[in-house]
Amino acid sequence: MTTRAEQRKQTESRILTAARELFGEHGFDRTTVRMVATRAGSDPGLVMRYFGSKEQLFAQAAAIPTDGTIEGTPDEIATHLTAALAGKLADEPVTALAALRAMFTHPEAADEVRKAMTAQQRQIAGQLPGDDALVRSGVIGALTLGLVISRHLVKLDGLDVPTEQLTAIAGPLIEELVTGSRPVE
Amino acid sequence: MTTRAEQRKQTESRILTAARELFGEHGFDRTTVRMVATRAGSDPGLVMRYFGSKEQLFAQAAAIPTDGTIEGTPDEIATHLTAALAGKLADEPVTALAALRAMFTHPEAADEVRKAMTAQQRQIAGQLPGDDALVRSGVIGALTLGLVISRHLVKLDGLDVPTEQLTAIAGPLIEELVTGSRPVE
DNA sequence: GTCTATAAAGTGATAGAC
DNA sequence: GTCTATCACTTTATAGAC
Repeated sequence: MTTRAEQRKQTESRILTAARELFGEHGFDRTTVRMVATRAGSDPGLVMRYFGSKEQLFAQAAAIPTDGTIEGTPDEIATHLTAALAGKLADEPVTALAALRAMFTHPEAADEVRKAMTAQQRQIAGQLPGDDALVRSGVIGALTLGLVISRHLVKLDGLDVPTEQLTAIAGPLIEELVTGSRPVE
Repeated sequence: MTTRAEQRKQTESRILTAARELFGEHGFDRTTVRMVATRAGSDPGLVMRYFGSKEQLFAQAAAIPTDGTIEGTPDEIATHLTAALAGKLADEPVTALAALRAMFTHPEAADEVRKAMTAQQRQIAGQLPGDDALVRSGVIGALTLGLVISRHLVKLDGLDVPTEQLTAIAGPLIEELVTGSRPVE
């Protein structure tokens, strides 16, 4: 048996899932409340009633999942970062894609992404050697962002290969950025 | 003295410039014909009359400037690519920003970007050694894209440093990707 | 040639019927 | 508690006055 509270929670959850998918597919502006309601098997009025506004629905749908703090020796950090990259490349990070796609037109989404990236960037830079640790850490973030966008959003055909092949190429780059070493000539 | 044809050309040019700036700042959906007309010191009706539709205006405003063909030894290619990156990082590429910002929500803009990136990626991969030349070439594109987006669009604070400092870090990475060499352990 | 007025369509949000 | 009907607004695009 389903109580009314349970019923409501299920509907709310279906709406949130539908919102995540649609915001990720079409961005903020092109996703309408009507579309979300239809995919969730509900109606626009209920979506508004539950979430208050389209903005608030987006805020709940597009929260950026943080990677957690990363600690250890530079080598351990490099390994950890490469593993995190592998995870982002393997399966489409539905909820993060919503924020990524929206960030370029939705100022609040941009702040969200910037905040998340900056936090991790600083946290990592603090454990790296060299004067330009913050810059190198930023380049790691840019490389990660570029790979995720190119693979999942732009769908660049050259990157449509097994995850292992990508990490085999990107891993050494990250390691190099972490340690600050130069490659052999 | 200004003939009518000249007058028209000037107005058309002002509209195009305004469109480039606004599409770059706010993306496709959030840029209205009204905004473009206002910034160009004209009116919406004239914009429509000259360009036919908002779509066609965008198509003309957001054309991707191609880098031209790159040839030579791997070393020369790396140098060329690093120089091209430096150019994109130095001053905001206004017209490309329009396409970049719009690509995530505007399917046609996405095609435009994918087409431009794929073409260059293939052209370069053909001159690189190794089985995975196409993938490495794609990673170069992803790295470039990530850096441009992080610096100009996300405005990640760690990347707000002189261009030379960025190319000093990214240059070796590109070189490594071009040659397919591994860094020293 | 240039600009004003308006049409047609779609949006987020709301009020109220069931 | 759920959904239908509608409001108020903004958008692109057009028709016609100057």
